Amino acid sequence: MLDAHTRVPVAEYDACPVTGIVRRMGERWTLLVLALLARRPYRFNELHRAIEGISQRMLTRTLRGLEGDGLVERTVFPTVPPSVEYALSAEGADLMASLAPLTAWAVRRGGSSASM
Amino acid sequence: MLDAHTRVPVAEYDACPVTGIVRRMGERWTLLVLALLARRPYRFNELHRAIEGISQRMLTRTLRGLEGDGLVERTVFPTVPPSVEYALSAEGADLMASLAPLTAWAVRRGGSSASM
DNA sequence: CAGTATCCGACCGGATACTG
DNA sequence: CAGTATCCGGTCGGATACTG
Repeated sequence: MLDAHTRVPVAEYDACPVTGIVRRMGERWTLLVLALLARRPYRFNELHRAIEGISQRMLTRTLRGLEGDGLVERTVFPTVPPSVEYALSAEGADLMASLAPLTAWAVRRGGSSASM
Repeated sequence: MLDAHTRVPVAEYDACPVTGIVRRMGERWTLLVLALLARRPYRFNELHRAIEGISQRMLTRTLRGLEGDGLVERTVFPTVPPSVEYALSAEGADLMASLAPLTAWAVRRGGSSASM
């Protein structure tokens, strides 16, 4: 913890797990993807249709990032054509739950929330 | 709120207050600055010294952004040389409080937190 | 002390085209 | 259907120099 006169080393700050998750959530589409997956699993193109304005590239990158963090699980069904399902992991669900006070704070001060 | 088959318009998502605050927090130094100011008010160069690796430019930009959001208050004492104090606003303090569950979640999964 | 001004590289994110 | 590959502009953020 920080005492009143700590000098914070950059490396330590960057390694902080809070910093990591907050910077991930700050990426362009992450929060919206998580908000959708919090309701039910989605297929890739289903997400693509649900999120107006996202490119295939960014949807892929966002999902891969979340998968790498263990927040989203990717399941491939080897059908023809292939079908891939994305769902929140248990950790992802916990994360979304722990976000509730923050969203409440934001809604309280900023008006109604369109997407969560 | 999102029903099971909503198509989310970009403009609405970008206008979402949750999105806004999360993207602000995701900026490079924001969280660390807030964590320091949560303990006590700081002068400009005091913050500069406390945060290893931040440039004057980025410290200024970060503080101006937080000030614009109403999360930090800037007080100028017209001494010679000038002295400027930065402190969390009431809203900023509330925000930090509402972040507690998220930091707890992050620490639980990611190990100890170095800066909060 | 508390900033601005300027320059610059890196990377974030969009557009488009292509594929197993 | 579920992606890659490629290109490209804009912004984020660092370095350095200067100032009331």
